[in-house]
Amino acid sequence: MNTKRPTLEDIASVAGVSRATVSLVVRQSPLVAEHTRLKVEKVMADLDYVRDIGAARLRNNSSRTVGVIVPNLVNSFFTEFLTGVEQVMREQDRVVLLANSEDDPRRQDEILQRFRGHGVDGMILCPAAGTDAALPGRMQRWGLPMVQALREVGAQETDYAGADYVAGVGLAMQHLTALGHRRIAFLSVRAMTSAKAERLKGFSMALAKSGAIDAGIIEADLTWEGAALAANAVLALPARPTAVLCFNDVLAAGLMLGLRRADRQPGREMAVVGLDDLPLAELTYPPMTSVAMCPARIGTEAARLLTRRLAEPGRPIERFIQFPTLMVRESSGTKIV
Amino acid sequence: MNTKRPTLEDIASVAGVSRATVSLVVRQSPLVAEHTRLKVEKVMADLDYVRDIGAARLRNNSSRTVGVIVPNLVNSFFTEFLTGVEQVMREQDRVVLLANSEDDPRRQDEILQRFRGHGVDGMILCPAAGTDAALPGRMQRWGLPMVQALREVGAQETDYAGADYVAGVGLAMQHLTALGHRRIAFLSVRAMTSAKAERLKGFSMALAKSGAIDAGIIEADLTWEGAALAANAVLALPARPTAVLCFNDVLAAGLMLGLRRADRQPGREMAVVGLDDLPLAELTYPPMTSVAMCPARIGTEAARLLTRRLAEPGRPIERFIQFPTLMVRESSGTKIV
DNA sequence: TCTGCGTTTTAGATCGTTCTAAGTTGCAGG
DNA sequence: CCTGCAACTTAGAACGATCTAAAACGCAGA
Repeated sequence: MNTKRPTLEDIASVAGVSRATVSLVVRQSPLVAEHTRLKVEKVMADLDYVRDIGAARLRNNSSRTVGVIVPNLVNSFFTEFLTGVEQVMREQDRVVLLANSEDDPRRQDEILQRFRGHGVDGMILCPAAGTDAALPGRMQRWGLPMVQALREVGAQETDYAGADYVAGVGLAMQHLTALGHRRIAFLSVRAMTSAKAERLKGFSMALAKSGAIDAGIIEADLTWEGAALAANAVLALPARPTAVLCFNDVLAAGLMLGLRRADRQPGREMAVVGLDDLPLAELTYPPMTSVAMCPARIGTEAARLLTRRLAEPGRPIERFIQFPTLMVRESSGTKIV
Repeated sequence: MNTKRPTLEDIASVAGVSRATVSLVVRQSPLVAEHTRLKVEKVMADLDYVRDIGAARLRNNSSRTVGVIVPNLVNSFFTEFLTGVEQVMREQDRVVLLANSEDDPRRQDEILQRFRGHGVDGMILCPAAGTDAALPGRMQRWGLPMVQALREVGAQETDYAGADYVAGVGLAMQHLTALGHRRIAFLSVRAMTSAKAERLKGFSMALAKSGAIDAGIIEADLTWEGAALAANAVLALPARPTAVLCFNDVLAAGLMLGLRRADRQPGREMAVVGLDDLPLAELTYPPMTSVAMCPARIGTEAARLLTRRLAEPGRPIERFIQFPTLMVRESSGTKIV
C-alpha cells in the first residue's frame, strides 16, 4: 500500500546500468548515449520515478525552492503580487514556500529561520511593519539572497521591486486639484512602512506643488470597517476637506461606505480617491477613481530579479519600479466651482 | 562572506561532544544530561545553528512540509481559506508549499509531481475543474496523504473540509421565496466542479420544495466582467425572473454592475443574492445579501484534518462540513407583491 | 575490588542524490 | 598489434542529518 518511491538505485538495477548513469539521465546530461537514455527513461516511466529534490540539494546545494513572505493574504494587492511570483517560479520549475507575517516582525523572524532550515535558495520579502533595518545585512551574512518587494527596509542594499508610490499619489493629487479641490485630506494607516512613508511624502510634495491645503491626515485600521469608522473623523476635520485621498482601495471603499452611512454622497459631496486599483474599485458605488500599481507585474519582476540574482550572485543591485496609472471613475466627482 | 551554515559536526567539535549528542539536543531528547544540553545549546546559539530539515527528512522521512494547491489566488474565497491553512501549519511548525493550478488539471498534475519530488508530507488539494476522479486513488498509491477542500473528486475516499453548499443555496432560496419571489434565475459558471454541482442541486431542490419556477440558468465566466455581460442575458430570459441567485459574490457583484449599466436597480427592480459572503459583499451598492461559508474556518479545519491524518495514517475518513449563514443586506430587496 | 545497573554518550551505517576521478569501450592511425 | 582519443560509464566519497547498537561512565552493594 504505502509503497516506497523508487530511487536511482532501483531504476539502475532494473535498467542494468549504474546509479550514476541514471542520475545523468535525470539531469538530461549530454554525456549519456542515446540508446541508454531511452532505455533508462523507459524504466523511469514504468516505475513512476520521481527525483528527490531534497536529497539532490544536499549534494549540489540548490533546492529550487524560494520563500515568499507577505504581511497579509486577504488584501488582493498582495495576492495579485503573489500570483505573479508563483507563476514565474512555476515556469522556472521552482517551488514557492509561502508564509504570512501578519505584519509582525517577530513572526517574520521565526518564518525566516524556518525557511532557512528548509534550505530555500532565496527569499522574496515584503517586510513587516517595524522590521529592523539591519535585516538585509543579516540575511546577507547568512548567505541568503533576497529581493524586497512592495516595501523596503535598509539602505537599498538589496534588489527591489515596487511601484512609484510618490508618483502615484502625485497623479491622484493632480487629478483632484485639476477638478478644483483645494482642501484635501489623507486617510492613512497606523502601521509604518516604506510604502506609507512614500505616500505621505508624495502627498506633501503634491500639496506644495499645487498650493492646495493639507486638510489633515487621519489614521485608521487597515480594514474597510476601520475606514468606515474614520468617516466621521474626516467629516469633523476643521479644515472641511472637499476631497480625501486614501492609502489604498480598501480604505477608500470603507470610507465611501462610512460617508454614505453619514448621509454624504461620495463623489458628489466628497471626492474620494483610492490607491492600488484593486478589482473591487470597479464594484464600489460609485465606481472608484484609483491609481493602478499592477501588483501582479511587480510580482513577476520580483521573481525575475531573484532568479537573476541566484544565477549571478555578484551582479549589481537592481531595482524595478512600476510607474502607476490613474484610473478615473466616478468617486472623484466632476469639476467643482 | 557567503559563510556556510554550521552543521551538527561543527557544533559537536566546538562543544567537545559527538554529532549524535548534538542531534539529541536539537531534538530535545530527554536522554541528554542537563549540563551537556546547556553547553551545546550555548554553542548552537553562538554559531547561529539552523537545523537542515531536508537532510533530516532524508533519514527520518518527515519534511514538515505540506503542499497546498488552489485553483485561483485572486478570489478572496480561496485566499481566506489559504490564510486559515497557513496559520495552523505555522503553529505546528510546518511549512506550506503553495501553487496555483489555475483550474487546469494538467498544470495540477505537474504541480503534484513537483511537490512529490520535494518530499511533502501531505497535500491539501482544492481540485481543479476537470480533475480525474481517479486522482485520490493514485495519490494513495503514491503514499501521499491528502485532504480535499472546498471541492471534491472521487467517491469520498479522502478526508474533506468544505461547506454545505446545498444548504447554503437553500437558505438563499428560502429568503427569496419568503420575500415573495416566484421566478428565480441562477447565474452560474462554466467550469464544472463539485461545488457547482452541489449548488445546482440545492437550486433545484429548493425550487421543488417552494414551488417557485426555474427562470433559467445562465453561465458566465468566473469574473465580475463576465457577470456584468451576463446581465443582459438574465434580463432577456423569457420567464422574466424577479430574482437571481449567483454562484458566488464575484458574479453577484458583477451582475449588479451589469444591471445598473442596463438601468435596472439591483435590489429594487431585481433581487440579487450572492454566495460566499466575501468582504466585498458589504462594499457593493447596494450591500449584498449573501451566504457566509467561512472559508478561513474551512482552511483551519482542512489543516487539522491533514495533521491528524499524518499523525495516524490508518484512522477512518473524516469530513468537516461548515454550515452556512445567511447574511441579509439590501441587494435582495424587500417583500414584493 | 568487582559486579550490575541505570544513565549518558558515541561510532558507524544510512537516507537518495551528485560529484570526482578513474574506468571501460570502440575505432582510427601508426 | 599497439597507441591515443573520444565517447560513455561507473565506483565510491561526499552532503547533513537520524538511527541503532554498543560503549563509557558513575555509583551502590557485595
